[in-house]
Amino acid sequence: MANYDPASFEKKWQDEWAAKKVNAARDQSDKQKFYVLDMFPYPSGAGLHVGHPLGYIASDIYSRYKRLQGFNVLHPMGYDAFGLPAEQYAIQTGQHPAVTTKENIARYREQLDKIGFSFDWDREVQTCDPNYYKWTQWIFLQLFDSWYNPANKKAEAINTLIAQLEMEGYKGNEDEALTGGFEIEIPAFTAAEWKNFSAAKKEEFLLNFRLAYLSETFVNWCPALGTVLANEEVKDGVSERGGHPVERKKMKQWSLRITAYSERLLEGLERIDWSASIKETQRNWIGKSEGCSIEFSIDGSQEKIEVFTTRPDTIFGVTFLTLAPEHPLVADITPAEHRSIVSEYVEKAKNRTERERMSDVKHISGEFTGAYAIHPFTGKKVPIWVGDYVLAGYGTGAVMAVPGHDSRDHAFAKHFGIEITQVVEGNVAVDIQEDSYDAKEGKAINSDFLNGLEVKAAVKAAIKAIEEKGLGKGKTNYRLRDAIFGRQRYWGEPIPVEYNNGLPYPMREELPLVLPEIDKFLPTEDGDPPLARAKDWKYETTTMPGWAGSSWYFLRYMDPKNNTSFASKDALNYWQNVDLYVGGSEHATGHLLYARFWMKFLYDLGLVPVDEPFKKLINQGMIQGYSAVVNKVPLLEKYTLYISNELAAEWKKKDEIPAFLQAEFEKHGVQNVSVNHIIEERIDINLVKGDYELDVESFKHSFHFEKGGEFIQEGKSFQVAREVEKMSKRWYNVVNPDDICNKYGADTLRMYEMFLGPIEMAKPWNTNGIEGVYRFLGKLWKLYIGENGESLVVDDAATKDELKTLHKTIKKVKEDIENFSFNTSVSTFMIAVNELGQMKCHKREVLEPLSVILSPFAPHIAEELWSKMGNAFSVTEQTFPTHDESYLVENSFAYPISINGKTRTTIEMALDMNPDEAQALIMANDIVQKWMEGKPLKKFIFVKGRIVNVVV
RNA sequence: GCUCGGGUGGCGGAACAGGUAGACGCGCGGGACUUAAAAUCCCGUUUCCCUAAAGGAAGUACGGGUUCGAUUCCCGUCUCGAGCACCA
Repeated sequence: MANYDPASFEKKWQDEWAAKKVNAARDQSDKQKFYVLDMFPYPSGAGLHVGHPLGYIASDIYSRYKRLQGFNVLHPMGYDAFGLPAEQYAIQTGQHPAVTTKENIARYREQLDKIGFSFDWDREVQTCDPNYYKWTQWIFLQLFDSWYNPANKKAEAINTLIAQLEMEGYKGNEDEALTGGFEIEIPAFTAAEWKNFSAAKKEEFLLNFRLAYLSETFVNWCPALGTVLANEEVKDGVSERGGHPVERKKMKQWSLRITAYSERLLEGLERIDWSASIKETQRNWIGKSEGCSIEFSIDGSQEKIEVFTTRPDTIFGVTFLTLAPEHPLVADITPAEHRSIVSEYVEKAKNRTERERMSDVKHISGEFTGAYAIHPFTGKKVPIWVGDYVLAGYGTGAVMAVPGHDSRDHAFAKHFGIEITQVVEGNVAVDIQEDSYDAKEGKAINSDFLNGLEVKAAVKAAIKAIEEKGLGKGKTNYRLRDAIFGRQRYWGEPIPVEYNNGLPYPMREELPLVLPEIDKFLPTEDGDPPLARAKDWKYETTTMPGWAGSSWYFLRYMDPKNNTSFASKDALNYWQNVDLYVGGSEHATGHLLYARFWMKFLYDLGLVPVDEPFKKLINQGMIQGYSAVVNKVPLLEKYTLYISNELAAEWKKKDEIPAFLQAEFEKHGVQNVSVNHIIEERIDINLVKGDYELDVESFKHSFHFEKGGEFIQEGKSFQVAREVEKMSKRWYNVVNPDDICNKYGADTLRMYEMFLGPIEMAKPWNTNGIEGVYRFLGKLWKLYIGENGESLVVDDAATKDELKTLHKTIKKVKEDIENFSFNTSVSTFMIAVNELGQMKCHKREVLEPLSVILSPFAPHIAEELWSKMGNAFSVTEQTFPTHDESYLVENSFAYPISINGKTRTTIEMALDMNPDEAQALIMANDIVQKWMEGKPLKKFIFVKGRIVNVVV
């Protein structure tokens, strides 16, 4: 066992750490706390691939570093265990999702253990565990029992709303003290009337305010998956998972009133250290726009049309109004002679699926209603149109069209020949008839009292005038919609609610409401969700969505076994929130938004001490697969021809069969083939040698190979193409971390994943450099251990150079960890080992601290060497050394000397030399003299410790 | 279309704060050890010119600018990626 052999000790130390609980966080501690969290995984049947641990390794390094710095570190792991895949599998096989989930978790655990993570497994949580989801249900009931009080800008018990209603009644939509400006279609009533309402009627009213509420809403219904989907689970009109079509359907649904928190979710972003891009994504998703509402009266009608606009300054540019086809007033205002054509259009537009409407943006359609509105300032008649470019669900479903300054209105006006007027003038002259001028810069023109005002001032002046005339008022709109909180599925948290006359009430029994056993994991014959199959089930039959359990799990880790509350006050006050959260950016508008929402809600109720769950967020980039692709031409009733990539690529590029290939085709009697006959087949990446060479023999024995197939290649080897794409079983490009651990050991895997590049960058998995990391660990080993396994470490005093190497390494590694620049710290270790190897350094004074600073990255080898030096367990419990600047001070520096900005030579000079002395020395130099070519010195630039520039 | 990031050798990527561009690793070339191979070690490796060596020129997507000096700052163009997208 002389050479580095990770297999001989990695398991030993993993067991030792687990047995001695070196990773356990302390509940009580005088130490400062530090909470490092990974986004917990959904345990899929495929197991972990090398992409998953990327973030875990980074957070593990940070956790171990913080422990060495003397912090009490909480670094837990668990499983987001409810979810669709286990259930789909259950439907196909009859296997209970709890069983597959358990198996998958066991597999994940085994894989995670192999990599040597310092998780505190005593705190593991699984969202499908009744002891856990009891509290998910409990939080849901708190949401049900609360409303958002706009006056106090926070959630409160619903009783405070009831108290207000008993005192003052409800003033209808205008009652912003209660509604906060949200539209609720319930007429006003007095306090006395409220008191006389039946219990059911009161309950029905309160549902409009509860933060968890039941309502009839349009949902994204996915027939193929048999469930509704959240907005962020729908991309381009199809489901994100599986790509099934999604329809708009009206259903009774549980929702959470996240919209009440729009403003606070936006504001909170200012106080957290997340990447700019995630913050931007959340801001877009919340979609705040400030503007105002304006009422237009209709010529010859009592009805009024309310529009929302962010550009009230362009009010004088309004030349028509457009209503969404779904707008309730369309039918009322359309005069008889236009009715048939308008209603025909409306029907057609309504029946277009969401998908068509979204993907077919270029096609302009609309219809004139025949009705006119009155311009509130000019009194002119403006035509009212219907158009499907206006969305029913945003604002009021009606727009005041300003074709001069809104490109969509412009396109519509141009298409139908409606008048276009310019009311804002920018710096550049534009032909407003050709293109709209959308920029929010310039001065108002043709706009009566607004003339001459800059856009910003004009907006303010317009809102003021509109409010004074009683036409409308300043208003803020958000794009964010309430979150639908129910799935027509089995494998999720039951919603602890029972019904009385169709109205929901919290269940009376004690939580948890345990998921019942059912005979089949399918909807009933009546189309009810699977839970309706359960015996004597009197509760809600939908279950909670996947994100329920993940919206608060980070709190449970603080006190995972508590039976009397979701976490104790002491634990919550000590741990507060997550200091460092590491995970993928794909959760930007889902989990990361919902978790913030729940945290703010719990904060409002005084249940947690802070209102943001994750102080700092690092997004690890995806590790992509490096798929191997063979080109083949299947010949009907004949064999398949495999074509080496250099030929196929040329063929595809020129759309012309390369001469060599043509000759081969003739040999095989192949005629009439075109580029379109080439099929690109993904094959197992293990069948490729190096980057591009197909291992033909192995390939012939694999299931990919079609019998009788022949290979055509021009060069020595048969080439495949490579494609960078998602790592996935279906592309045969998955690399399993176990295989890497078995071959090179966990430490090599850990360091190699970090060495690949900056943590947040996406990159394809490529093992090309892994040998280098393995060799580095081998060289490190040799500093400590001799050929016969004996320790080489000696107690002699280290030399100045050795100490310099050590201390600059400590300094750089510390800086790099704190900047999450793990790739450069791996380089730094390599440089240190190279230098110490050159110096043949075996000094304890150097090697002991080196093993400590390496231990966050490569804990197994660090522990092994630590122990081989005769030290007591454990390296993980040491203190991260501080570097001593005095070892790093230089007293001279090889100054690069530039002449006119080009480096010509270097001259070694003392660092304390002053510019005048330096100048004298430099000007005397032969090379400098040569380059000056006798020209006079114009300027002499001397930057201490950096550079000298001689200008002639 | 809008917003935000990127573009550096054959490859992954370094370069703190405007100061020696290409650290570290891979790959490749050469050498040592070995009967041989593996492993290990040493030397070289941006491109071009010249070359025994020395030396020189160009060079961080492209074109301009600021500066004694620009991968870094500013303006314009191209391009790749991500997010948003009839959101009024």
